[in-house]
Amino acid sequence: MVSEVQKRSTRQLAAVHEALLADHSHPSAEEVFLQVRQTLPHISLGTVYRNLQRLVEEGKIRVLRSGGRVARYDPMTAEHDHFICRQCGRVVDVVLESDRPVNLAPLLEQGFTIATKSLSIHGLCQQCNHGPAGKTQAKGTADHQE
Amino acid sequence: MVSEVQKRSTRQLAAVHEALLADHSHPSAEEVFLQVRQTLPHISLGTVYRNLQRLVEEGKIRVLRSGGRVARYDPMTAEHDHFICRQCGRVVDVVLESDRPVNLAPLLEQGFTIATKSLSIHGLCQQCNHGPAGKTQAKGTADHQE
DNA sequence: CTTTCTGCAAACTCTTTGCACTCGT
DNA sequence: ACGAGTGCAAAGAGTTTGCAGAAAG
Repeated sequence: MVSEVQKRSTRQLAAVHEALLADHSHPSAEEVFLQVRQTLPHISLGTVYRNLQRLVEEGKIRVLRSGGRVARYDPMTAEHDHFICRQCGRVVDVVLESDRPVNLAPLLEQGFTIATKSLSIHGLCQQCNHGPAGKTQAKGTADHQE
Repeated sequence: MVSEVQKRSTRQLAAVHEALLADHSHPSAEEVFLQVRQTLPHISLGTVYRNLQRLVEEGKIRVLRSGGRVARYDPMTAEHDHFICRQCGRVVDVVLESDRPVNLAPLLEQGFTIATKSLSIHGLCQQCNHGPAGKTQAKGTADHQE
């Protein structure tokens, strides 16, 4: 039997998790880092990445890559949808009609295993839409993929 | 008035576009590069990236980032869904319910503009599911659906 | 001819990793 | 004390970009 690796709780892990639970703006690793550094000034970006990865593995948070070049982290574990702005990269939680009758049977019959499903809506957010003159940028992380 | 930038047709652009139209396995830039190099041996990866970017801007292909770290390119412009394997990163086109009763009105009322929407199903594909012993990698081996 | 596009390589951005040290358990 | 976790910095992976020369219009 393969020996189980014991997982330890550290201040850093807790801080990363808490920072995410308190921020539903889908922050990037860098943004989480900047936030956590306010309580743990010596934490390193590498540790933030390691802990984000661990939380994802443990199913406590989710990763979003559809937004642009950077990975964004989502504290919600329940299935929900996202609106992703093409211009500023902002990701907004969206509540659409409750579960649609999506027919997953064909996939299952073909031998696929389904873990999660999520609908992504791409377009322009309110800010980027209303101000075509001035280019609105979400947070510091503005990754637009025109 | 801002002077319009004239776009030129080049052999490289055509080759990149054709390679994508002929390959529905959602290849990465590198995979497109390897394919195109068979007809244009001197094409560079940078040029492939530039042309993929241009085709995306022109709405002729789509970019997929949900899969993992690499961007994958999709020749289909019509809306369709994707199954993304958590283990090997393979992306498979999926035909789900033809018409989806998603209520987008609330978003529109809030000032969002919707460009496209797509449902992503995450899980394990047939290969990764059936062979837990040997680790299946989808990478260059594009033995896919259709 | 003029201006865009290409090839090449170097630069960039985001993420991962090796190592010595720290700190949970 | 043992060894997983950390900080730091350097390495990786993927993508972008500056520049001189090639080529489309």
